[in-house]
Amino acid sequence: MVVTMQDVARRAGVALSTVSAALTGARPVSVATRARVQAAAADLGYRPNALARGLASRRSHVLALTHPVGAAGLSRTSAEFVMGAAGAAQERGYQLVLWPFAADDAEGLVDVARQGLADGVIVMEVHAGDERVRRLRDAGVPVALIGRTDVPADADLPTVDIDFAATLAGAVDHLADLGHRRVAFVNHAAHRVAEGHGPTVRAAAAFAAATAARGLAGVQVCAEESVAGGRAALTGLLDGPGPAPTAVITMNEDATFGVVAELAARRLAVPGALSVLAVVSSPAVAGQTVPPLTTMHAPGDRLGRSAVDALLTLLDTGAAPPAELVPCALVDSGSTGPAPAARLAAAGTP
Amino acid sequence: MVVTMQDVARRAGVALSTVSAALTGARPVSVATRARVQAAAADLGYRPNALARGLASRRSHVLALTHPVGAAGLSRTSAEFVMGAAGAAQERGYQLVLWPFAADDAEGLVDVARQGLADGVIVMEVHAGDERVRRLRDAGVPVALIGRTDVPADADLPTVDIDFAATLAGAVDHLADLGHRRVAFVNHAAHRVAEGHGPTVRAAAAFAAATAARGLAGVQVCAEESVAGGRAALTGLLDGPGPAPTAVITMNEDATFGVVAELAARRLAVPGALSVLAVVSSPAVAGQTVPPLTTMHAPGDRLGRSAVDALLTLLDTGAAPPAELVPCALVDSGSTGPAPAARLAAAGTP
DNA sequence: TTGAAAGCGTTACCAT
DNA sequence: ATGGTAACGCTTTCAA
Repeated sequence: MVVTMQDVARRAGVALSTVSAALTGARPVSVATRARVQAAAADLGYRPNALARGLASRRSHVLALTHPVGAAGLSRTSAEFVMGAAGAAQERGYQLVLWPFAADDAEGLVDVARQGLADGVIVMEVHAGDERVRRLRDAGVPVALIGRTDVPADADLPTVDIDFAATLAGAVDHLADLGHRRVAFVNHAAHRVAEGHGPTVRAAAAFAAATAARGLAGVQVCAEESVAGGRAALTGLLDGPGPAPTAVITMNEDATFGVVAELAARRLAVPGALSVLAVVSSPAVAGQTVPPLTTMHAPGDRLGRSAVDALLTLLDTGAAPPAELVPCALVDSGSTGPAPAARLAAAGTP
Repeated sequence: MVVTMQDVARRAGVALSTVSAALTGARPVSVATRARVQAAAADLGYRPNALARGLASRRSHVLALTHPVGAAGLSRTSAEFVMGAAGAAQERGYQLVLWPFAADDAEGLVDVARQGLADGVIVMEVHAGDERVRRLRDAGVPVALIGRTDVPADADLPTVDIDFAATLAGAVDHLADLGHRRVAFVNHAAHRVAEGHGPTVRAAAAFAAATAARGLAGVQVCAEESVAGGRAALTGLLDGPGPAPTAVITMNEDATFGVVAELAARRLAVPGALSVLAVVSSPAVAGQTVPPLTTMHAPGDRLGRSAVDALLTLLDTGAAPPAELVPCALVDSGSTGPAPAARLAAAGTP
């Protein structure tokens, strides 16, 4: 039924082991022999069996990717990451399997990992005390992280992540350069901070640092991950006690749509009355609003690829490459503009 | 290093083959023996090796999913499909590998498929003369389809698809029941029809049939897959020669945002002036607009799961189950409403 | 009911 | 440079 290496060997008139050598280059083979083997393989339409190869070589050439499943489904940004990883794996001669597990199902994850189908695991959306990472590491499973834990021992695992410091600094700089002095930041929900959700925590610190560095008045609010959450957040910012901001940075994608909705409801012009900048987002998503939003595009594809490369480096050399932090890139779609100097003063007066 | 079945056998004091039988139930094993084996396995933390099992049993318990890669990335709807398939596979004791290939790279696809890592392949976004399907079938690879080809021989492959007829009929009924008499349909780009893109072609026919059945004036337009394409399409509908529609059904997700944008630009109320219904979409996406759009939610999760089940049925029984067609479900978010009788007459007068 | 042994299709090592 | 053969860790006959 299937063509095996033995079949190729017979047709080429050589030993089985020679076919293996000729095809993989594992040991020197004469030019003539190699040609005969390749011709025989081509004639027969031979394809090496991945399972047998993996079993014999202890290298399945399969990488796993685990993404916490939730009601929310896969966001566009996460999807870019997954596809980036799948593409990179493909190009490196690997295949990528998807392991959908709940974030707290470290048990199930380790169970599958120990079946040995995958040579290593890429863990997405890593958080502070992530048990998945701890258990996988304890089980001796090669792991690469998207994000970081707060465990010192995890520091030498291969890691890639968004450079939140540079991203928020870039966002603040962009707005400061446009003359904005009061900038707000709509972060993820408050409970995320308590959970040690990396992006939330690091972005918060980065925003504070960036506004301080530029001498701006920066105010942060947490918003539920929903349109309603975003509307509430903006309402608080505009009608609250302090002076209203002239620009708002959003990182919470669902809330971003709420911010836009609230602005539309109030008939506030963007960027005339308020500049809006969506960070850690995707132009494909931010282009859906009216007006389209200026974005700092999350490097999903790039990080997915880097995670694969980092994991393969660990597998090949036994050592993890240095952590790779990539900032989001600014994509100007026109929702940010000069600060409205006049309105600024007016808004400052209750 | 790793615990093998032999280790378990030694500890339980039985033969290797007995361990296999006790664990898999492949043959009757005495209760006492099974208990000893299970205890030994638990003590040692034994996990069967997926590669070895697959090689010996000719069943890898791996399913592949191929999604055409393109510049657009993975849409939310497609992502739901992928996650549904991954979840179902997981629950059935299978793993899902991602095979990102360009739609015209049937060659590469077959190459990977013939490596035997996967027991079968699920092909997404199947189109009329899909070469991927033909080549995989010719190579003897078990295949399940999302969508359909126009090849009679493919008719007995396991198939799941959106029920476009029922979906469009449901959409038209919903609007007709609200009193609308002139309904427009914004379909995918014109070149999709030429390519034999299933959803485009079937939805077009279904819309025509549904409007005819209800005695409505139905007009169809093709729109480029972009915000600009959607704006242009709506402009054509409102400013064109014929009477303007009072409701529009959109299936082209990118264009949908353009339709919404154009409505906003014209300050036309939704659904006061025009009802909008986004079919084959997702509430997660349609909830991002202002106002949120009433949707007919594509059954991505359900179809992903069904595709896995259909493929497993083929693998287990040798025969494909009957094709499964699932309509999109209406999720009313308020963007459809009664037809504006007054404006209707006015709009009819150039 | 259980044990022994022959594969599954490769890689890797040891001779030659 | 090449051939033979023992793993790899399991499933599956075939005997007992």
